[in-house]
Amino acid sequence: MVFVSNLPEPPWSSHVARRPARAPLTREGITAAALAIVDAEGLDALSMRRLAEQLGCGPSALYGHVSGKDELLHMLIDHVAGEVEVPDPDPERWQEQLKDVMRATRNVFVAHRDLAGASIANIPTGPNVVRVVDRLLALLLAGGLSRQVAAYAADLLPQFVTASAYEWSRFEQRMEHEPEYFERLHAYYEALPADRFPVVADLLVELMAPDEEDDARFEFGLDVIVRGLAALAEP
Amino acid sequence: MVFVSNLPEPPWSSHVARRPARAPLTREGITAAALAIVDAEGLDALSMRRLAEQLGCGPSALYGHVSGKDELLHMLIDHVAGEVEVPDPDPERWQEQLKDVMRATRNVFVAHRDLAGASIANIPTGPNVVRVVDRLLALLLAGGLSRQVAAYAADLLPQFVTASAYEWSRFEQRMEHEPEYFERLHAYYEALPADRFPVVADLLVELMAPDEEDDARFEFGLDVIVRGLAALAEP
DNA sequence: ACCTGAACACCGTTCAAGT
DNA sequence: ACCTGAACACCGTTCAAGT
Repeated sequence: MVFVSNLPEPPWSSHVARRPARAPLTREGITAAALAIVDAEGLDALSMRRLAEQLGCGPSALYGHVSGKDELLHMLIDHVAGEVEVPDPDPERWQEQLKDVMRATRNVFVAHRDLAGASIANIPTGPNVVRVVDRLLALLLAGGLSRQVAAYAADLLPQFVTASAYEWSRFEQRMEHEPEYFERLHAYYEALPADRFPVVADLLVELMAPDEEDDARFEFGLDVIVRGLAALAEP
Repeated sequence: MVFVSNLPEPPWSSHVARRPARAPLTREGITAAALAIVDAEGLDALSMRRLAEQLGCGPSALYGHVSGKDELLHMLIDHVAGEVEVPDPDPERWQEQLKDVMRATRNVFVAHRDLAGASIANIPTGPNVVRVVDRLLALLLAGGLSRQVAAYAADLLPQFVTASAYEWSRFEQRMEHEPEYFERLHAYYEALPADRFPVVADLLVELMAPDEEDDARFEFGLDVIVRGLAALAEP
């Protein structure tokens, strides 16, 4: 099959009727290519023009399948939301289940670099995202939370994962292309005048505690929020 | 004084030595002009070129005073952090004090449109921001939190305010230039198939509960986080 | 129906040159 | 020392025209 392209043009082939050998654009193909760019280079590298280049078409061709960059980002978020699994609620251990869902969501986000940035301050509307919210609400109700508390928590929890995943990935990205960033930051805080910022100076070690692979700050926030929700669940 | 500019050129004045009548650029002036743009039109409207236009200079002139757009945004964040007041800690009522600081920070952010977006995923370094962190840490220690818990909380709390303020301002901005946005969102959620998303369908009213001026979702998250922290404060 | 080409109105940043 | 002019390498989006 590969050799065919090296043959001379058959005399009956019309030059006029030739179309590009590339497969026609689809929303799925566009989503996959966009995600590949984000995975390889991060959210900032994703532009309509770069995406078109990757797909071998002109930038304007994309607008036949996607209304604009906003919609493209929504499609990416919904696509990766499909990777998040939410278990059937078990009222006995809803807190651990809740934490596991949050961890799973965080891991899906950080697996796609700083994609979480596209999810900040965007109200979820895609089917996969709504599916996750639905299962999350079921879990919260199983935990004994009131209807309104569960509804508010379904905003707070995704806000927390999204912000945490975004911060983590941004820090990772910074360290990638400037490995001495953490050291510079540490040196800056160490050089702060202790008379003007006494508590910062006193807690320097604790403030600079490095996040390990499991993200201690994320686990802390998760613990605080779940404890707070549990306090509201008690009758 | 004003009439002087209407006089003919004095014969001894050199055309060569004339400089533009505009005041020379300063970091303070640049910060003020940038903030004015954000206040008037939002963070997306702030560009180095637009800012230069506002100041009556070429874009490249800015780079003599500011290393780039990143630093400019840091300067804006630190500038508004100066508007946040943090009281001296009173161990008896540290939880209410903490909430008040968070509310004050939120209000400062939303007073400057979606400026909070510039604070997301950026580690604080400016003097005013560090000052707020210092006072915040003092408050948390006064509440009986351990050193490491206080340090983690000093990350979690600003993350929460920033994300909340950003979401609020973005929603407000969307409603501003598309007043039917909330209705469209409501209609979308109402049209979701109840068999696929049973809990979302069941909690539709609670999920769509509108945020009033005081931002009920923010108050909820604040309550959850402070309860969680208080649970960790107990010995 | 789907795509191309070209254009419009923007970006952040650099750098030689001017005063 | 401070700023201008011009350029470089990009953006998102539109729209007439082509096949």
